Amino acid sequence: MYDVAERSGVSIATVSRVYRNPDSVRAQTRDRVLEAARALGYVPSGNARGLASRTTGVLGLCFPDYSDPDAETEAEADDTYDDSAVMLYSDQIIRGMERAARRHGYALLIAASLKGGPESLVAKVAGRVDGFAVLARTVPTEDLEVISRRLPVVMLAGPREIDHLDHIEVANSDGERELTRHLIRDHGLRGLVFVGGEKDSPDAEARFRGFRDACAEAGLPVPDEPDLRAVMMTQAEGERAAEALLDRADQDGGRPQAMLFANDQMAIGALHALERRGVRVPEDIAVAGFDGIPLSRMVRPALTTVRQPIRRLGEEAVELLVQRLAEPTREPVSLMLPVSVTRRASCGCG
Amino acid sequence: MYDVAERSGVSIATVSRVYRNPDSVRAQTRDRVLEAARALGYVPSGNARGLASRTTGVLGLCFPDYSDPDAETEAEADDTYDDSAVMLYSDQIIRGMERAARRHGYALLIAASLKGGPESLVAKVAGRVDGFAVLARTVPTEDLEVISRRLPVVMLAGPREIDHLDHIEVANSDGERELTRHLIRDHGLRGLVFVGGEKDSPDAEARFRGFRDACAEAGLPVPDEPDLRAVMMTQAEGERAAEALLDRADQDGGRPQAMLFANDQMAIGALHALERRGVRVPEDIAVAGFDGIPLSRMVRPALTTVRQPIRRLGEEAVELLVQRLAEPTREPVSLMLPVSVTRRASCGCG
DNA sequence: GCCTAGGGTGAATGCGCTTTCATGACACAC
DNA sequence: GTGTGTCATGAAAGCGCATTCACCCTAGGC
Repeated sequence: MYDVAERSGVSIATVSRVYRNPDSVRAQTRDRVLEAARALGYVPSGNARGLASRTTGVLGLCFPDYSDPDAETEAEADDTYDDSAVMLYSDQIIRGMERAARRHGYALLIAASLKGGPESLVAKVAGRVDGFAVLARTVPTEDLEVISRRLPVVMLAGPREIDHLDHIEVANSDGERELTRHLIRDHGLRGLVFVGGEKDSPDAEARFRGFRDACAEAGLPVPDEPDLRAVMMTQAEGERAAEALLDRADQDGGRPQAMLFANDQMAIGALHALERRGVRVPEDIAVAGFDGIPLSRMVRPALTTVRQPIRRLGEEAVELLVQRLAEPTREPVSLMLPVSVTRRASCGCG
Repeated sequence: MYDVAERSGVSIATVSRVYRNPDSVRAQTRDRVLEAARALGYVPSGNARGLASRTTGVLGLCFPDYSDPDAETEAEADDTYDDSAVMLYSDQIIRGMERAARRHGYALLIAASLKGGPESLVAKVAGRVDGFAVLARTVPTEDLEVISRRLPVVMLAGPREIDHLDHIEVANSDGERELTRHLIRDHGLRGLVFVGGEKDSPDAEARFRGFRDACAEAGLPVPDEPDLRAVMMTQAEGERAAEALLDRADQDGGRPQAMLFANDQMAIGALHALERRGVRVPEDIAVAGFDGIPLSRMVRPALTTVRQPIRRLGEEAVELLVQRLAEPTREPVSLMLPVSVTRRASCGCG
């Protein structure tokens, strides 16, 4: 910048103005500066700019690191590669945030939490953005506590761990209840089983609660626990779960009339397993998922599911950040995004 | 930081060392500093750090802004929403880069080029990262010329516009040639038609060249132009293209034996159109795409395609950046990533 | 003729950190 | 006792920019 100033015979203040506020500089001067900048290959330092102006024009996103980055190459080579739900999930959030951020003139800095570093990730992101979003269970609550004192943080999908933070969640419980109601009421199904996730997955648990509520409403037996729990909730686990439930049914004598899964990945796996076993969907058994991932529409039969506005989650996160940036003192906001039951062939609709 | 230093009775230099090089500080001092930092809610400024150390720990990605961010909400609500190829494409690159960047301890800054701003995007990204990747046709060549004098830039997918830059492309032409050969040689198909993209899409053009080469090899008529050109190469365009080709065939009398599309999205659209028209795939006609997107495996019949290592593109980009950061003076590298023909049901295999 | 207003520009300060370089405090060997 | 390292720390000089304030110049009003 000093070089540019010298070459064009102005002061650095003027060079700065050319970039920050072009109209305040005479056109002739401006052109001279711009030309010098080009000749010198001048690239304004975002760091210096950020330091001086105390704002970066960047928003951040921290998401969990479920997948092992080193397993990458292997998976890539495999045609039956199973895109995990988490992966699709963060992709969509990234896209949502990126879009919304762009609309507001922000760039997006993304980083998956590396479990290794002490606070490496958060520190790196937090120090470099005007505000950021955190996926549930990504950053230790105590760190968030500290950071949120300095800049806006919004928590995504999951319980609100810190009261004074903005927070967005999805109506998991409502959605699953609605879906279950549909199966019971509109299709007259009775023997319902639910495949959930681990206990510490807030989403999966909320969905199970919705399932239970609907069962209770309908006067059906109310389970204390999901019939099965999956760990990563992958397609492969869904296949195994479906087979396990079928095996169990063969022993018990009574095959369930509907299998509900805590996410679409598992439900799609189940579809495969059922096809192999010669069990027809939806004639012999209904299947439903949760999430509304693109694949759910492509499989045959198309999967009945609950569409979750994941991308909107990302977009709303940005909106909240932008709003808080504009008005730092306003009350913390907690949004719950609505979901919608998508009825397709796998439950007997469409 | 000054506050932390004061509160813990040390100098700012020591506070800095606690974060940069913890071992060089006595454990007792370190603990005092860390405690003070926690009490004060201290978050190191990435900007200041970057300014002083002349390195950010962030890599960047600029990708094109094909989709209109404001059309978002509408599209989201539509169950038949057509994920465009471009969208999936950039998602995968982002993921690839993110993974690789993480492995090397970098975060990732992403920004789609906003056509509006003068150089807003690039300037924003370029000034904030240690190096970055650019998708073809995203940033004006002249800007790249300037920026690349200051920091490492790698060009992705597309012709190498600037000689001294690192560059990665995908063997589009080889892949399509291989695929076409397969159809001609292994399935004995003859009447082949090709649906391409616009002339200024380097990928689509390269694929068409591969198609032509294979036709020439086999002694078949060699077309000068694709039989049809799509603009955005979406699924909807694929449907229309298939119908147009069918209509044309009805007039000519001779239906083609195989339809090749410049990407999977169009091929999948074609599958739908053919099904509607009662044309059986692959019995009546073979269909093939290009890209190897996840959907290509899910559709029925499963789509024969050329798998493109998009994610690897992102990963390799990061590798190249990291290498150049380590050794700035080394010769520019130009990689061509291999692709592989994936034979599935839509050509008569599997 | 002088005075004023305002647009265009420069000098100087500080943003919060990293990084020499210098200093002090010891421990050890001579 | 003096010399020679070593380790822990402090002082101070930037890093590249935004921004305030003061200044100059010109045009306009009287």
